[in-house]
Amino acid sequence: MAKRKRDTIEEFAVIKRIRYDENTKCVKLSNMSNIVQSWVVRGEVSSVSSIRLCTVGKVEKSVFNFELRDDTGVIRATAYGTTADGIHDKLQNGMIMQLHNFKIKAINPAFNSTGNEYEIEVDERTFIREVTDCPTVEEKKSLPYTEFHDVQSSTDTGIAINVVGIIKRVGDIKEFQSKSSAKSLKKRDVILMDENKNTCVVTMWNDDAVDWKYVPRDIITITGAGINEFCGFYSVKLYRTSVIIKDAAYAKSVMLKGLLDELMPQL
DNA sequence: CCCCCCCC
Repeated sequence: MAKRKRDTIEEFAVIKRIRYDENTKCVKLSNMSNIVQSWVVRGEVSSVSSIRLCTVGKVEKSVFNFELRDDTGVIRATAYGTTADGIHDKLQNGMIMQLHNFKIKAINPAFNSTGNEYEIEVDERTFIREVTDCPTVEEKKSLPYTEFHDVQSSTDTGIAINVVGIIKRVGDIKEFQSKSSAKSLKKRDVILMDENKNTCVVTMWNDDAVDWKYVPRDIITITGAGINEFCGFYSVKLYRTSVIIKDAAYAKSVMLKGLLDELMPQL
């Protein structure tokens, strides 16, 4: 089949070069939040958030985030409204998706932990389709991970991070009253271990705590997590937008899986 | 266009 120009697949790293590229179809370099691309990207779905409601003006609409990875990196995408409702249940980790006609905008590091400078906005004009006959991702650039010893010495708790580790221990649910809102809160602490046997506490709240389904020796990657500080002790916490991925396709998760018996012998 | 807060 003859390859049309518009079917050229752009690597995610290319998106970074938009602001320097005189020949792209980008029209507004000064307003990165509203560039309509005629480009096409393709990537493997690596993280899908749950769907949630947001209020824009007086209208309530669905929104969720997902991430795609290709050989060159990772990009986060956000889908809204009926588009979000239409595609959310179809997206599964491992699927290769191709996107046409998306917008890009500069990321906010408080919400975006992919390491990319830009992210994708999916709107009603965006085409998304699964591609089945294509090469698998050869990871040259992964997610940026925050090492557990760096969690302990964090200086900026307002940045979204990614962590990966082996579950060492799963705590029980603890329930108490919120002082500020008189709400009943539930939390669950889980201890993760890395390849150096450093550990880190990860705190799950409410539904994430109640619906917890992972067990010791599972390898989980958490995208878009936060850092919590209490009396000089730092831990990882989950946000509503954070995603837990068991046995992620990323190299570090695969590496930990290979070291599992050595790091945490089966009883 | 949306999320980041909940406790010791």
